[in-house]
Amino acid sequence: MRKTKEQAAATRQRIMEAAAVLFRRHGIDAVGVDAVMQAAGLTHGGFYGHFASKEALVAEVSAASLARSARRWDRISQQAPPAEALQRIVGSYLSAAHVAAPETGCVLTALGPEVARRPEARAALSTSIRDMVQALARCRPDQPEPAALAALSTMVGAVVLARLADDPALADAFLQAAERAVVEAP
Amino acid sequence: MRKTKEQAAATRQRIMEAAAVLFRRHGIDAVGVDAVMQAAGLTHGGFYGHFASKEALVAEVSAASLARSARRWDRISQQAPPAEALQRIVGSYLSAAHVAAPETGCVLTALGPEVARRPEARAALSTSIRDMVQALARCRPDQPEPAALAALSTMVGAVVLARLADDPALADAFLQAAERAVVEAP
DNA sequence: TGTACATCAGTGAACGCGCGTTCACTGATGTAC
DNA sequence: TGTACATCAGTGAACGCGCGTTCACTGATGTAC
Repeated sequence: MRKTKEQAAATRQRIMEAAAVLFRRHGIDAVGVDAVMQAAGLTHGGFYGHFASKEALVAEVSAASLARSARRWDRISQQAPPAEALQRIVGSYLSAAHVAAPETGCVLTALGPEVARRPEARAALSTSIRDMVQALARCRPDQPEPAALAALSTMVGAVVLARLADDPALADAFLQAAERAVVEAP
Repeated sequence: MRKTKEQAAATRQRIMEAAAVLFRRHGIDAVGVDAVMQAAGLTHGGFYGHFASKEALVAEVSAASLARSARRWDRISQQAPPAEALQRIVGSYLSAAHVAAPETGCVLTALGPEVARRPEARAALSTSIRDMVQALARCRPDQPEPAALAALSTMVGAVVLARLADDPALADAFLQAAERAVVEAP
């Protein structure tokens, strides 16, 4: 049964990817270690060879998923001119596709309140949150900080509300109003 | 053991109030029927005399809690002049006190993504969401609808982010930036 | 008005089940000779 | 280079425990006579 070091690292990565999808789709408490390992093609017993606890997995997976979003925003905000960068970031965040696919979307909207209750995971998110604010701030050369903080708030709230709205028209109205507010902010 | 009809109704109310606090504090999946009943001073067996299932409790409690917020906003928006009403609603929503006390705060920020995954509860929230948007719209006589949708998005997102931020200064920055964005919106 | 009885809110034991975690084991791999 | 052995990634049974739900029961109350 023994695998190469590389294979073991790949297995660990597979566990994290499975967990990232399942947690965002069903919620953290609704997904057991067993379900994660099965989704990764393994049996549950091997889990503790890779992670100290489910809580450690939650923290690492949340942090890794959000860091990925942060990196993407970073890249866009540094390559495109400010106005275009803002439009690209906001446009994909406030899209029907993002609302429909929490399992591959932003951790803040899929698991925000749940992660906020878990000290270990909460602590692991802070750097990426700051990075995302910074990326948005780069898109607004005038008064960057406050505008970026408000923009991220609007974006997160709009996606949460769009997922709560049972009427697609209302969901879309939240997205559109939020996009206008963020892009046309003072 | 038999109680009056009024007493039974009061018991039901007590169960709902206990659940409202526990769900918002710990999350829905983290709180069992047993814990709710114990907090209401009862044994778990009696639960199904009051509710068809835990899911029904979740839906009813979420709806009742949010309806309460909606009613408060409604009252304020109809009694105070627009600008003052907006300031009052937004000021208390985007406060450190609200961030620190999810168990008595807005359901959207404490349980938003969790409720969005539960069809029964999700459906029960929609009227109150519309009512809250309407209350905010009354505070902005110029282009009411889009401004209200964006305002609610910003408010919900800011509280979620303030609860996620491990640094109190960052949490406060989210609240302040959001308040300025909502109150001074075009 | 006083008594016998039906009602039903709440009790507590029990149901099958899945949780997070532990552990003795397995066998393919890397390493030492 | 070929062989013996130690390593350790992954297996699967087991641990105590709490979950949501059911149900026979209790006894104070409301009701019929």
